[in-house]
Amino acid sequence: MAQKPSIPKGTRDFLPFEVAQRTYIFDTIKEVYKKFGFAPIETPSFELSSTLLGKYGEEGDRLIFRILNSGEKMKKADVQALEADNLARFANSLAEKALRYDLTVPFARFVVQHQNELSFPFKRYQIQPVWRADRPQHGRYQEFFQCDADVVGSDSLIYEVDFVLMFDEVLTNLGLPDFSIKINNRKILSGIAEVCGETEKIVAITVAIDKLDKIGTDGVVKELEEKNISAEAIEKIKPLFAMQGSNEEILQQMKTYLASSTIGQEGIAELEFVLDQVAKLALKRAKIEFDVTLARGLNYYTGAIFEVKANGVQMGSICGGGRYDDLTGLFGMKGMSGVGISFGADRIYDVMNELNLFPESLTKGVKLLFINFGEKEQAFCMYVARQLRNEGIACDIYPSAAKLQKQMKYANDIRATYTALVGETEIAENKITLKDMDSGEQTRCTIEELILKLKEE
RNA sequence: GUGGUUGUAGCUCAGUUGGUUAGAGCGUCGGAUUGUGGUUCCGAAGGUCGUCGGUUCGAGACCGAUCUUCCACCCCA
Repeated sequence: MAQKPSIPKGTRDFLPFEVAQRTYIFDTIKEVYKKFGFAPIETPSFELSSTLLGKYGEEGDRLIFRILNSGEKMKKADVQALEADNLARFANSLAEKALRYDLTVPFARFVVQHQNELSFPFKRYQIQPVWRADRPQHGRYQEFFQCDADVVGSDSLIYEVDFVLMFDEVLTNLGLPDFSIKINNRKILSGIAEVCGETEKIVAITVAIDKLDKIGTDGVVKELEEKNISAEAIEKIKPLFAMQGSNEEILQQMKTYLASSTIGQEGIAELEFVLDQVAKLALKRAKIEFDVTLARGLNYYTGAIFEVKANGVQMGSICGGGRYDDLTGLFGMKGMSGVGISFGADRIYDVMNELNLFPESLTKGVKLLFINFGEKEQAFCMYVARQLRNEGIACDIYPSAAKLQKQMKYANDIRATYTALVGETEIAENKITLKDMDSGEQTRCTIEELILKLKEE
């Protein structure tokens, strides 16, 4: 064999059984999305660089895959920028297109571009791959699927409630035994910054306190100090680390804590509404947790922030989401509030694999494999197969009269439920011998009986 | 982008302080067994030791670069 072929880092091939398992996840998500009134759209896998750059912060730009200009466009390279050591500008002149980094920003572009063709509130779902030039790690790939659902054109909180119900329903349907939906509100985080007197440093503060469960109180304090947060402010932040109890109890404590902040109070009111409604409507299996330290999410979240974690497995968040009041504003369309969620299908896949949650039936092969005994028999089998397929029954014929052992082994490998043995005797009787590949039982039956039996299952 | 780690047959891995022809299990293929698979037995094929360069009489082993794997940061699904 020559040089072994390979694929780029952070990418994967999927075998048929894996595709079946992934399809099962996608279908489960789609079913719930449709049920809640979302319609599918698709956008191109690459966008103009200008659409994506600057939308995810500095870190985000670094992780966007760029597509090198080709042909005559190469001449557009801004050599002056290179000489002036302006690498960012030089890079932009080399690559006018880039692979999409998520589905939300392209969706905002889509809404602005098609605003006259849409009715608002517009509810769409979108299941497509995205690409990030990140270092691969456990549950982290360079190419992965996001399954988004968003609503734009309404600031109603009933959508926040719906999204919580959707997280719950999808993951319950997939059979995840234990998972938590964490919820917070950007306005509460703004309130905290305000109460501390460090309004401008909200990002630094939230990024630091988000790491609480990872690096502990001391770690967070250290990071806050490094980010030049005043000692008084840190003293004000500290009580947040100790906050414990039920969602209601934390809510009450936060009400007091944020008493002096209008925006903070607003956040509390929004969150209280969502928690209250969710409690009334009842979740199937999810736990919902108000987590003051939850600050994940892109720079554009302005209201609710969601994150879902599978408990009992070592895996980052499997879903995320939140409200963004001005995403379409970036493309020149003001006053269009949006809220949405995303399922990380690849991580959910890894979790389900680890917990063995995939139904056995997903990896079943054809219903029936005809064993090939020779030319005449093959012709007869093709005739029977034609009738089975007309009835929607998946079947296949072994392509040559190979040794029986080999054919049976093939039937095992492709996980055929049955094999059909058709030799001279069977043809003479216009019947087939049907063998159950699990039990080994054999029965002789007519074609009509065969169709009836296989359709039943 | 920073720091560490990994790479030997299709897969999982041995391979001594640098020394002749690089091994095992599983899988694959053939046979025992030309109308019966998952078991068993016998046999065979399969490797420029990730790649390129260096040190050495001699490199799978040592050094450098690069790619890849996994992990911790950054960030995130």
